[in-house]
Amino acid sequence: MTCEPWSRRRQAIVLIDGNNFYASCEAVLDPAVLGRPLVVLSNNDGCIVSRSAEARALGIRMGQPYFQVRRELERQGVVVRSSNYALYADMSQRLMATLEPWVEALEIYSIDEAFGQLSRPADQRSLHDWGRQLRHHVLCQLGLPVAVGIGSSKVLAKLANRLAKTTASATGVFDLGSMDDPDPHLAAVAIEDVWGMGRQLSRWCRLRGVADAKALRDMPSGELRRRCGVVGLRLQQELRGMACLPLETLPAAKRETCVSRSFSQPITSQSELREAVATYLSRAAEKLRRQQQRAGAITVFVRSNPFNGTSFYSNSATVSLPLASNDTAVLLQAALPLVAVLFSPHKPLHKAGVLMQQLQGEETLQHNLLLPLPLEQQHRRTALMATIDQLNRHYGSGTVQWAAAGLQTPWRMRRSRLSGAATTRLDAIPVVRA
DNA sequence: TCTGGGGTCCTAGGACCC
DNA sequence: TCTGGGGTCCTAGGACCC
Repeated sequence: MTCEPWSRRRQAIVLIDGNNFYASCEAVLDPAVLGRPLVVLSNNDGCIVSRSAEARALGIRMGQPYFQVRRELERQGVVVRSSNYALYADMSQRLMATLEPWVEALEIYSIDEAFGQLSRPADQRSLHDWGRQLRHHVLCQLGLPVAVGIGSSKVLAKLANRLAKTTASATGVFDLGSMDDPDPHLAAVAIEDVWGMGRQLSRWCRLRGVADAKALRDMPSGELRRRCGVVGLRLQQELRGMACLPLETLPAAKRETCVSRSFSQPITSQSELREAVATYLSRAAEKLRRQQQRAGAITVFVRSNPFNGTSFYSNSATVSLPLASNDTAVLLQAALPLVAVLFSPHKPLHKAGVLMQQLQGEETLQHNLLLPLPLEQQHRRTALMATIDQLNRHYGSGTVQWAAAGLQTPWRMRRSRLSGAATTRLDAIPVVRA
């Protein structure tokens, strides 16, 4: 394991993330909801996945099924929105572009989070003021509130970010790296809230009396290694101020790509399942082309409803392609026969998905002499796919689709409370009247 | 009636080889 | 009854993340 000793580093790692990101994006689009409790629902309007500060204050829980609290939300006047991923992805791009000039290197970690690297001033002065200016800038540019955590490793930056949100005096910025004695702050973070400690590992720690970040940092390494492997060991080193997790400024090529959805109502016929799988597969093929990758194998999986008490059914099947491809027609031909294998007439299905596996870069094709089509035809197929992708990007997803994906699709996702596309479609731009 | 979706990394164990 | 040792590759499953 290669870790850099903290003492030799002047580098600071910063973690910037959007507060209640989806809920905040909705408020940017519709300022009338600012200050009101608002929640955003998952796909199919299933669960609550984001809450405004006001909704949180009402005690609404993350991940709560919507149908259980719907009445209560109505009673309390909570604004409810379906997920609008086009909006969040666009706001995310704007956020990352805004952050870029503020750091020496930026790693986009998730839709609402980025790690940054910057040099600490020679006198080890706090970066608190820098953080406050950054917050102010983002708020002015995008209307999004962010929190800024600073430390000497990613794990410490994450921890500081949490402290930035939970410490009343922090006002959204926390610099662990410039403190004389950070221990009381580490001790204030529960073990469950340490990045990398999930339910299982936290429970194991608790049983050993390790209840907070400081205790985890100071527990015997050997014991941690035996239970948590190198992952646990790295985590501990990071807590000790040794940067083990490098900043990944270039996104790594994906190893697999998945498209899956729950159905808005159970699927009971093979033809419907076929249409659903074809739909997801077309989306996955689009993703592959955008990522400039081809799949060498496809797995299709199905499952019944795990919640309704009937016997749970889950199954999957995999097919290998003789030659890796991202041509929708080729992938459909290979994968659709799996539907007959997975479908069972007496098992209503709740969810299905496709996994694109054994991904490889597009450039490898040129070196392959076993092309299924003459080179010229191959080029025409590529051009066709590119045209379809362009049409769907420009006129909206699903403008051009394969017949196998079907037109009558009662199982399709429910999104009853969707906000508009003000940042990505010209015809949806809000109009300001004087 | 109604309970999300999309990833990564690591490890253990089996198959296979010399 | 005794039944090697070491390596690679692959896969399934667990655990975690947002």
